[in-house]
Amino acid sequence: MSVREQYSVAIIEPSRIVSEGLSAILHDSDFRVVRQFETVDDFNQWEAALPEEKRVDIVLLNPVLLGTHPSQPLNGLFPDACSSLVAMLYSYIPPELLLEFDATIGIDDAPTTIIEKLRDAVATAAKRLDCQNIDKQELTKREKEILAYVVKGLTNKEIGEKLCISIHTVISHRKNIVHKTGIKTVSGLLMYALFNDIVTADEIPQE
Amino acid sequence: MSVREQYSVAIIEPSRIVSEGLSAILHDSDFRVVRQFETVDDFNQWEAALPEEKRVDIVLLNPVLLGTHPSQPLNGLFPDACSSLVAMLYSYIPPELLLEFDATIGIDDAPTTIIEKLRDAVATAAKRLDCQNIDKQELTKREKEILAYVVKGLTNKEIGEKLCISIHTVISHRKNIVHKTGIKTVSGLLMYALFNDIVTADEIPQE
DNA sequence: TGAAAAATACCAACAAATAGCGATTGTTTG
DNA sequence: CAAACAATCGCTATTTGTTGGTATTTTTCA
Repeated sequence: MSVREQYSVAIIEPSRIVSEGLSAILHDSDFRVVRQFETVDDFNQWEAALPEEKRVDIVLLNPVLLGTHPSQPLNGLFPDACSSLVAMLYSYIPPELLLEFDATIGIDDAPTTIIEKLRDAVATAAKRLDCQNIDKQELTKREKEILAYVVKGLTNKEIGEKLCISIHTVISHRKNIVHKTGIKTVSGLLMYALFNDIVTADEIPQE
Repeated sequence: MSVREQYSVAIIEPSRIVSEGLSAILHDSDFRVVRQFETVDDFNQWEAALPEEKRVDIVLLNPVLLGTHPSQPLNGLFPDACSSLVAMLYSYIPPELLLEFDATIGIDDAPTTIIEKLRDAVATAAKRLDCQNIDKQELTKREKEILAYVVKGLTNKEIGEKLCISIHTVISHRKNIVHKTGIKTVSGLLMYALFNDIVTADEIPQE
C-alpha cells in the first residue's frame, strides 16, 4: 500500500442516500468506492470470492448493521485486519461498539473532514499491521479494554464493576498486560495506550 | 446538596416518547423530574423566573437542540455551572459537542444504567464546584520535582532515596500536589505535567 | 472436532499508596 | 514582629496494587 496509490473503499450502509452521498464525495478524491452493500452478509459473500490481494483498503460500515451485540461479527469480518474499518454514524451507537473502528464519520462531517478521517484510518491500519508484524505480543481486545480503564485512573475494583467481572479477573488481565508490554508504570502504560490508539488524550481525566 | 436528598431534574427533549420514557424510568428513583421542555428557549424562560436556590440539580438535554454550533448556548445556559448537565443521545452527535456534558445517556441504556449515570453526573458537578471554589494554586519547585519523579513511575521510597529525604516527606508533597491540582490519578498527573512543561513525553519510560 | 488461546475466577503474602492527624524549622513579607 | 508559606519528618489505619501461583469455562480456528 504505497503513499500515492488510490485507496479502494467498500461501503456497507443500509441508507441509499448516505451511501450515494459518500460515493459522490469520495469521487474526486484518491479514495475509490469499488462497491456498495446494504448488509454485512452481502459484503461477506462478495469479499469471500476475492483473492487476498484484491481486498479493499477501507471498509466503511454503519455499526447499526452489527446489532447491539458487541464485536462478534467484527472478528469474522476481518480475521487478518488487513483492511481499515471506518464507522459511518448518524444514529446513536454505544461507544464500546466503536472501539474496533479505526475512525468514525459523522453525518454532518464536511467532505474535507471525511477525507482527512479516511487518511487517518489507513495510517492507523498500517500502524496496526506494523505492530502485528513487529511487536512481540499484541494485547487482546479485553486487555486493551482493561488498559483503557487503567490509564483513565479507575481502580481494579471499579473496572471489575464496570465490566461486570471479578476484581481477580481484572488483576489477571493487568498481569498479562504488564507481562506482554513489559511496562510496569501507569505513566508508561498511558504513553503506550496513547501511542497505540487505545485511548486519546482528551479521555484522560484532568481532575 | 446532601446525599440522601431527592435530586430535581429538568428534561429538554423534543421527542415526547423519550421525554415521557425518561420520566417514567426516573419516577421510582431518587431523581424527581420537575418539568419537561421541548426547546432550550422554553427552559431558559422558566429557569430565569426561578430563585437561585430553586434551580434544578440536573438538566437532561438533547444536544441536537443546540444545533451544530459549539458551546455558545451552553455557556449562557449555566453561567454558574451549579447544575449538572447530562446529554440524551439517540442520534449522532459530534464528540466535540459532548465535551461539556457531565454524562451521556444512550437510547438503549437500561434504567439502572441511567440512574447510575445520573448519580455520576451529580458527583462530577459537585467536584467541579469544588475545583472552582478552591482555585488552583501553583506548585512549588520541590513539588514539581516530586511530580516529575512520580509520573516517571518511581515509587515514593525511590523518590525519597533519590532526593535524600524521608518517604514521609515525599508523601506529604504528594498530598499537597493532589490537593493543589485536584488530580488524583497518575494518568491525570502525567497529562498535567506534560501540559505544564514539568516533564516531556520522551522522559516517560516505555518499559 | 480437537487443540490452543482467551477470558474468567480464586488465593495468599507482600508492597505501596492514601487519609487524617500533628509537628519543627526556616524564609519571606506586610 | 507576626502571619503565611515551604520544606521537612512522624504516626496510625485503611485501601489498593503487585506477584506468583492454580484452575475452569468459553472462543477461536486449523
